[in-house]
Amino acid sequence: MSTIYDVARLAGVSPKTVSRVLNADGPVGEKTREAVERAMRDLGYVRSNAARMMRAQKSGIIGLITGAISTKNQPSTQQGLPDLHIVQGIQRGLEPSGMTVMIADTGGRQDKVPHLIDTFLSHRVEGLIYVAEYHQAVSLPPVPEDTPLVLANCFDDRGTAAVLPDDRRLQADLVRRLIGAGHRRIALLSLRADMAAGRLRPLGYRDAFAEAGLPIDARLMAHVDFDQPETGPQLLWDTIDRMLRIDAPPTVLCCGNDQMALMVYGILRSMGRKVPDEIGVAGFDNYRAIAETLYPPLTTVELPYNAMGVRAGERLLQLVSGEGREDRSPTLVAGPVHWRGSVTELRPKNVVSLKTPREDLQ
Amino acid sequence: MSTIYDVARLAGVSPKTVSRVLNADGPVGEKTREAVERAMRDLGYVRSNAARMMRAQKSGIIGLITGAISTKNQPSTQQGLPDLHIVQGIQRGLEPSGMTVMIADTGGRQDKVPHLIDTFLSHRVEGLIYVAEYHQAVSLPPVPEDTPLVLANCFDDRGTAAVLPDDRRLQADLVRRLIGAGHRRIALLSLRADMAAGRLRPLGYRDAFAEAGLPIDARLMAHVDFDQPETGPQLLWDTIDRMLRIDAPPTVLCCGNDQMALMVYGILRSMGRKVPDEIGVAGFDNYRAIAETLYPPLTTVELPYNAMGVRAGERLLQLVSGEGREDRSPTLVAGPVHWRGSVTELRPKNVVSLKTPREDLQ
DNA sequence: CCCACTTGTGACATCGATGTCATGACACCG
DNA sequence: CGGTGTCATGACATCGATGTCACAAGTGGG
Repeated sequence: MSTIYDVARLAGVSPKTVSRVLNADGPVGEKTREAVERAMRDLGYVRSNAARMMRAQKSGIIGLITGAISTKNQPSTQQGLPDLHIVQGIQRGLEPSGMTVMIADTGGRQDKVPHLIDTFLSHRVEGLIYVAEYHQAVSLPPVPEDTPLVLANCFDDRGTAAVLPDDRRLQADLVRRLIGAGHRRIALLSLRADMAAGRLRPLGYRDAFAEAGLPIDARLMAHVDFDQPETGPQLLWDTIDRMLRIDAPPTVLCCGNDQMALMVYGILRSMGRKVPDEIGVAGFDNYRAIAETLYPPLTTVELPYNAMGVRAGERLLQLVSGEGREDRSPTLVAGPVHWRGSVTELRPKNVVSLKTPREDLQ
Repeated sequence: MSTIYDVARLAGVSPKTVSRVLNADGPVGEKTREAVERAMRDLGYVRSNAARMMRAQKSGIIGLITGAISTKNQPSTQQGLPDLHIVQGIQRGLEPSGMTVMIADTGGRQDKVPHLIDTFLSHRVEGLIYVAEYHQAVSLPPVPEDTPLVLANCFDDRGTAAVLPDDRRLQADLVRRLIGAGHRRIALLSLRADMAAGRLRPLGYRDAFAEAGLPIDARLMAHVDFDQPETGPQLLWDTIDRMLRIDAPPTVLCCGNDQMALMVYGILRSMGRKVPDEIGVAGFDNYRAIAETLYPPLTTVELPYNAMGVRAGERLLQLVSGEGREDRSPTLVAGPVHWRGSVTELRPKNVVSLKTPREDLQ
């Protein structure tokens, strides 16, 4: 591959002049510029980033570590592709800065992370982002102080900058909307309690009920480890079956995510219950491949992975520029409720109660 | 960030000696080595890749261009995540070489590809891989001869090395298995004919029928543009409805992909037809989030994206090392049939006919 | 005891782009 | 016409790691 020296020789000028043409530095004569440009074209010259970085002491590279790409094969609690959307968002958030994003994949093995960080450091990245596949606590090896780090979809106990989904508020928004539609007996089929989402969302559920002044029935709340290949479906069936036998059975099942909702559709069908006429189903994530394809389409709340990515990118840029280094609070992000055919409106949509929830008390 | 010069000064040796410790080049005295290693630890030294590359004239980087990360938002014909699995496979295929994989995303805009290629070239990548989101023809801007390029899930008319799914054979394998299970009236709901998969798979279907010596009924073959948000579901309904009214209606519906199968499940349910007892359904892709979660689980054929990635990585390594540069034929990859509950065995599984298809003729 | 050899180490040049400083050719002002 | 700028260009040093060569000290064989 050719260098500025080759270009310079062909154009009959000095390397420095070529550099000036490349960077629009100092002044260059019209004819000289043309000669240089022609030489560059003829040689197919492409500037070497290595040499450039070395001089400039700036790489213009942001390192992104994720398991997004590898982990999609094992059945996992979130078989969606949240981290992928986060990565996409990060790219969008970083785009205006002109930084190149280098993505490294853990290959699903957490123990590769230190090595990946080292690789990135050896490329002198100007910042690092770590993306987790679901909302969780993590513990990364230490990173040099002068290389800013942002955690996306995860947090640690060292106060590292983090961008997180506002699970609590999202669940509250969804339940509030269900209450607004006239539902009172709302079942919550949560994810495992050892997951952040499994703990935070029930809180949001309670928030919405408290706000509406409605009582909570603990029999309608359960954690279901639904994606265990053997026991999962059975467990889900039993849980739903139990809830439906209660004297005042639920009119809606709120699922821990859209994939659970897909499974619930199958179970309800086997039970002979019609969705949404006999019972409503709501999801979580707005995993469109499922939510929009199901019949009836799934009411769900959007976990705004994309927006989270954008925020993470922006926050990193801030840190790189030296701002906000002392801000240790996580950035919380929420998304809209998507109201589709899987839940009936027990009362007309535009009732006043939507705006003043207290009205629902009667 | 510190350099070998800093390390050398702290350890009281020359930079060259530090380099020797780093690379296990020439001999280094025991005590000297220890002093250097301690100095490196104390300074948190990380070797600069830029400087190293410059000297070595080798980057150890493979550039990967894909839309995998950005395009997952728009509803697309393949809402699965094929390209992602390909990327994952590529990483696995390249792992043994120790190359660093740099992933760049087109952001869904094809016009960004030339710029991405330039960025990669400026990083002096040793090879490039382009991954398309579905089997298709592409036309990339020219790449310098000394930088090998491999196309994954796509091909061009310049004879660039390519790795492709063997759609024809996969469809044939699936249909052969269905015939083996005793099915004779097999409907094929193909993808759009302007897609490679939409053209190749019907050929495979015909192959299997021809092999078994069975006649083809053109009324059972259709292309369905099922994922148009408005017209798609209706079109699919009408097509199925028409086929079911034929004098000898199909006993299995072969869908263009697993997502279409998901939609077909909903349609058959609405029509009051039970799967698999009254009619079977088969998919394509083995998109596990759907195939394994559906009830009954979906019989489908695996489009081995992961394996394609591995092959693409391996083929690139070959080209990088200078071998096989004249081989212009595409590498075809196929995967297994996954037999699940969505299709009944009309006859016992182990009949001789499976091994000698001709026996089926009666 | 000397020479050939190994071991351990450092001086210096090099990779390609670019920042700093110097130089020559004009132009313009008083 | 001399002095002060501006324009266009080049020589040279620099970034950090490493290849080449040199060199001193020790080692062993004849």
